[in-house]
Amino acid sequence: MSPASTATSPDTSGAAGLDEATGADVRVRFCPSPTGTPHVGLVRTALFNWAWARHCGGTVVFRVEDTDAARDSQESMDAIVEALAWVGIDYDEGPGVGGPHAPYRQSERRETYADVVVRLVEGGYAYESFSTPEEVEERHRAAGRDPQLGYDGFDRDLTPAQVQAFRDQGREPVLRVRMPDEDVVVEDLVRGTVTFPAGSVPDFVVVRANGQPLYPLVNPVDDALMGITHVLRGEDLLSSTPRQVVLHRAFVELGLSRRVPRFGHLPLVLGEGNRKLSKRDPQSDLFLHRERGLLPEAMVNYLGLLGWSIAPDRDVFTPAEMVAAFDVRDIGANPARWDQKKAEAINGDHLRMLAPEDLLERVLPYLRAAGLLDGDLTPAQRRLLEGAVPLVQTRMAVLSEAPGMLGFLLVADEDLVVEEDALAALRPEAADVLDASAAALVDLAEWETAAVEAALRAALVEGLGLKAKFAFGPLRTAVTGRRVSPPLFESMELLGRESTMLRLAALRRRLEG
RNA sequence: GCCCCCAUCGUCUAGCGGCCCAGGACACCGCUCUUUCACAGCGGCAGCACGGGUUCGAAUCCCGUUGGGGGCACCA
Repeated sequence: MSPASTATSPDTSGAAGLDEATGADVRVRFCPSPTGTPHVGLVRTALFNWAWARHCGGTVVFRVEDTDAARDSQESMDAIVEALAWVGIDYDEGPGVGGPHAPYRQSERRETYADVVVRLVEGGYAYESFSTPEEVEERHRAAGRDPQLGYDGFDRDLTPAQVQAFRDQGREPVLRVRMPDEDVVVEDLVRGTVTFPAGSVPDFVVVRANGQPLYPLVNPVDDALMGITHVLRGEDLLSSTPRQVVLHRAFVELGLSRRVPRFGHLPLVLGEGNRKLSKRDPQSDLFLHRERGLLPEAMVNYLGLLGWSIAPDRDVFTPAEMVAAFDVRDIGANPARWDQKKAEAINGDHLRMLAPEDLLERVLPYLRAAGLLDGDLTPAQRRLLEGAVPLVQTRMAVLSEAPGMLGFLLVADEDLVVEEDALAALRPEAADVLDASAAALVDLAEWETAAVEAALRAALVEGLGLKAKFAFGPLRTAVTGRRVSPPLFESMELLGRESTMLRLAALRRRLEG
């Protein structure tokens, strides 16, 4: 029996027993490869790992899988670091922070992999394989098997003479790991027992002919060497688990690690249609959501809802609450679809939970991006926003709505844009309303909300006999340029008498012309 | 083709054999509040994929069917 197939005890499948890590012994990792912009799926995986470790008081390891020089980039790496910081996922070991298992970039760990490879070969867990894909396929055909079957194990037990013969032909072998001849059973934390039948997973390549170690090797090697106890990752990796488990068993037998980590495969996040949320899908782009104005804590909340729930009758929670309640065993197994509406509703709830001063700060970048602010706030601007932000707090779902809601307070009177639909909604009596309002307001003794409202009600509702609904519409349009705005009288108070009068007059002129 | 996973309202989910002729949230539709829009409150619509078992009893367990998804590289 081959060494790789001696480890048949169910316990080495990653199942528990006395050896299961708990509490502060828990070590998780997230290990993105730095290609492209941060994906919400990546962030959710990181989040679940982080929540579990933090819940247990364990350790979070950040490792970079940058073994593919052609696709990896520093910009992407920076973006991932920024993304994690933005959502508040911190880590205890990793690039930039160091740790007992440094380095944490796979590109700097080549010697480690080379050492492990030698031991795998010496231990009989891996062997040199000379077959080309064409030869494998040809053999399947010749034997009347499905040519798509995958590697057939042809080189498993080559004699030294056969090996020499291949070398004499100038062929360079890849290294393959020998899969056991029994079923591989995995006790998945979210899916329960998963059985991969013997023979269904071909011996797989771990080192290229040119000597480069491949992901199927380096990923479990690092997990083993870094003492990872729990591997939470996407379901798309479930079918690669038997290979990793077999490797982990070998590492244990070789004395490289103490145990096989436990695996938990998170349900996929789906996009529109039914497909896995792909990098092409704009909803997969974390930073697009940030631009749209999702709060990081709302992002954490919503992502947490995708496959997990905090309580039967509750779905709004803070990151700290998530950490306190999180348990891997509560993760659901069915795929979840990204629902923008729900994400924004959750965001609205978080927006409302913010202290007004906090919301004000969060809104500033969006006002700047819209060109409404330039550099630091002037005292006047700050006063305006302190008055206005509380008024719009219940009116926003995402921060990018702020410029539209608050813009009228920040632009010069002559720059106010009156939107088409607001203009179109004006009724014939609008001119009279503006005249009567101006008359009522010019000499108003005290310019504050209640007084403004009282004066206008007297002039319009009682004076002109209009319903409030129709009386105040034209004023809103004149003052804010929109049909929808913060409360009118408060807005007027904030704007001040002078601007208000100018804007009423401007719209009046426009109606004549 | 082969292997694996999944299956409760449109969507995310609660449910781990009796508390369920199935609960919450988003969305949608009404109503209340109201100067617009929101917020808030109240009410409504809407689901256990199908077929067999097991059991006194099944959304919950088992098998099958169907449907959906993922994976099958000298990419990660």
